[in-house]
Amino acid sequence: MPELPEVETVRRGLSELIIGKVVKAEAHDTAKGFPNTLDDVSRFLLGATITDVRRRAKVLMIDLSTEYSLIIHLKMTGQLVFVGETRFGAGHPNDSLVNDLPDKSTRVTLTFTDGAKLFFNDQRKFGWMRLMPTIEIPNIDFMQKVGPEPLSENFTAKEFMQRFARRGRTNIKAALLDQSVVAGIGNIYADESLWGAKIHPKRLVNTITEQEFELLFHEMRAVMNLAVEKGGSSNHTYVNAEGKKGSYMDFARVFRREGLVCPRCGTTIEKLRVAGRGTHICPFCQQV
DNA sequence: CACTTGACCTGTCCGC
DNA sequence: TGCGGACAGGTCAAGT
Repeated sequence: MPELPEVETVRRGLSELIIGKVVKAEAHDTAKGFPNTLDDVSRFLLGATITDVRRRAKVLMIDLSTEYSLIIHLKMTGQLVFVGETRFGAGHPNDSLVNDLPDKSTRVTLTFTDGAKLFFNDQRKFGWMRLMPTIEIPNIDFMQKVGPEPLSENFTAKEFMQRFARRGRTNIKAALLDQSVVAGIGNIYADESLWGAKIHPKRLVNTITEQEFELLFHEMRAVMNLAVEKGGSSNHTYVNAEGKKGSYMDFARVFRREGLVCPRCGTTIEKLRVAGRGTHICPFCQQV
């Protein structure tokens, strides 16, 4: 899915586009994608004004004037695309992305009183959207166990390292992907961060030194900040709230660059499998 | 508990 | 061109 930078990019876009709008209609396909009843929808969604758009880890929250929220996980291929009254013109690079909605991947459509629409699309159907009381969001399992926000100002290298103590006997990549250790890191930014810190993804957590953790902390934050600045990464299906792709992949140093050269030492980048995920390394910079 | 693996889905790409 | 298999940005529920 979208990882933290992609979800944050969507959040920022939606904040500009939908706060203050009033929900007029809702349509969805299956109970799996949107489990709420029609009664919930009519009481807490229809007629509600959007008051805020928030993010925690990779989860988005759209707060409503009814004190309910739409809570959304995009998983691997989810998109939240806003289409206002002014659509992109024919021939515009994004024309095909937004002028053809809804399409077969559309799971939920919200229509606002001014005619604008918000589409929740999800090709693989892993993602979900549901309506719940805003005050209950912190009580759901995921929120209870999710780790700290990696880009928060008071998050320190020391705390970062301490979070890994529990996962000492697994490899560092699996631990980085564990949302209960640190929130928001996914496959792209795990690989990019480990390359930055010159740590092999198969290294066991309990063999990593304090200095290495400190470097990894700074590299991870630098990578995530750059990715947010670039509007995230678009390998396949990710687009922001306006249907546009992110440009971080233009800056990626190892992810999906197998066969190309390491920008630091010129060694050919390799792809392997770690923690069940495709993993990219420089075999010279990142030794086991 | 911590750790690993497969399941959830659809689409695409690659090799035969 | 068709077909099978591997794989794709993420979590979960099961196993050990």
